[in-house]
Amino acid sequence: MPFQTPHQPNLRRFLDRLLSRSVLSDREQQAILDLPAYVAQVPANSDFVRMGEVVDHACVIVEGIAGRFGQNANGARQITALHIAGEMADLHSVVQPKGCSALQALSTLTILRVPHRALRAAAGRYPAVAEALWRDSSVDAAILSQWVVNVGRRDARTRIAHLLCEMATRYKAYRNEGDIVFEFPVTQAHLADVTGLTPVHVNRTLKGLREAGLAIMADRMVRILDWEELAILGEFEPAYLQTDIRPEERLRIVRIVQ
Amino acid sequence: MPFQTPHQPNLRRFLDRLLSRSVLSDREQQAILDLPAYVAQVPANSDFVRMGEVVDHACVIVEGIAGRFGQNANGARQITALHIAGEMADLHSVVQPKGCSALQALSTLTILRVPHRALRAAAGRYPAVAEALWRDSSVDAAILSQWVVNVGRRDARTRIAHLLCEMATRYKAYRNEGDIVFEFPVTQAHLADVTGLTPVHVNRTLKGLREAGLAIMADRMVRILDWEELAILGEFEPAYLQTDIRPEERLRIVRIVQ
DNA sequence: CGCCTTCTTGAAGGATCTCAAGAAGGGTGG
DNA sequence: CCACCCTTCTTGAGATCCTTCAAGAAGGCG
Repeated sequence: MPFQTPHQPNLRRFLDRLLSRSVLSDREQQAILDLPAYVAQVPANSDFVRMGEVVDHACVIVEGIAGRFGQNANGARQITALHIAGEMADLHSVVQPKGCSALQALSTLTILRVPHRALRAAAGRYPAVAEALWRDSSVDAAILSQWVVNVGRRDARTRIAHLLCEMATRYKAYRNEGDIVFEFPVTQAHLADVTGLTPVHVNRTLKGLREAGLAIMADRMVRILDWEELAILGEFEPAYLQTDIRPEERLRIVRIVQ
Repeated sequence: MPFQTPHQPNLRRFLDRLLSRSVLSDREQQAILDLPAYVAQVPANSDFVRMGEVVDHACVIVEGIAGRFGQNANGARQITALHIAGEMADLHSVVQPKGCSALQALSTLTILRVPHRALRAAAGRYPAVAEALWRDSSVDAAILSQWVVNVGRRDARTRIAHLLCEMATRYKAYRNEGDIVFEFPVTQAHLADVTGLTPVHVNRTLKGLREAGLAIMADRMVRILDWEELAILGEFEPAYLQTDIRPEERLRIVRIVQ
């Protein structure tokens, strides 16, 4: 049963994400932290937002990983976005509540459901909050744009290398015994749905990366053995992710009214 | 030489586009129409926004068609968005002025450069304007999302059929002697860059569609002979484009203050 | 222990690519 | 007005990356 509590610790992570790119006043920050939110658990492989459904809340991922699914007429699935802890998986639903794709838990998932009404009230009251949300959703769009290039113009090896570099960056993966390691609880079949390949070919490609000493994916973990080489192979240039924005580069359009 | 004039007629089209999905008061509408704008002509095949450039204005397409380009390491190009008359090609630059892709004229282009400062002032003063802009840019993202599915999970025929249906819908193509006709001034090589195929294969695929009596692309025009069949083949479901939103379904989050 | 999901590998087939060359069309300068 | 060039379109033939089909191995969970 969902329950309502003060969720600052979980919303804090979402707020930090916004603050990494946008400037918000104390009041505006508090408005985010004060959003009502209902915790929910979602078992792996089950939809928590259905296709075509009109939703009245947005979902912050607290733990686990979620995928946005499109589909072709044969039932072949394509994942059009991955969302990890701290991200709001359907931020655009705030301005466009009727979705045309489904959200599914790829691993066991903990989410925070935040009512649109509250988000909209915060965005309406504080234009800078609206701006920060828009900015955040434009990063999602930039990722999507990269994925089009990835799927459209890169071969299997490069595609997967690019994805691993992207996810390492998004997860802020740390160095461990010289390697870059992060938890990535998806199956090879999921990877296939992200990269537009077949699970069989993903398997062979991962084998290739492993044998080349570049990266290993096993036990729900990715271990990148040679970041330099993998990034070159994957043609990875992280600017689009807008991580590492220095404080003075963070943006704010709206005049500050404290 | 660019010059500054009252550009209401050109901005009117952009405003109409916003109004097809969002509700704006008279004042807010006027704020859009009053935006300063500099007309510019761009010759075909030349960039008007370069990759990595920090821009201080956004571009409304007045006439012609523009493409957003990504690239892989071999120099193979991938178009990640097409923008047609009435659209703002780099709306997201308002919140994210440093782009990671280039905008190029695919045909001779007339654009309106709208300074960010003015757009931001309008968005800051009228939250509903910010909301409408965000909503519009979320349609761009929805298109991008469809393109990932297109390129990732559909074969060449289906990809091109889908694209033709999408563009017909975006252009609001009309029936003419039983066919659906619209001007689409791009080359087969451009189509290849959109669909992640080679120009040679695009050529063969168009031939297939022509011989099947579904669609003809020639002389910078597309003629769809059998919309029903093409839409089925292309797995086209237009909801994501958010055209044909009935007036009572148009959205507004922010309270109206006239 | 047994089942189910996930991973792994082999072999054959096919969609798309690459390379190549010619045809068609539009613009420009002599 | 014609010749020429350049872009775009068209078609053929062989190569290749990825898919499909199939089956077994490995691992987690009741």
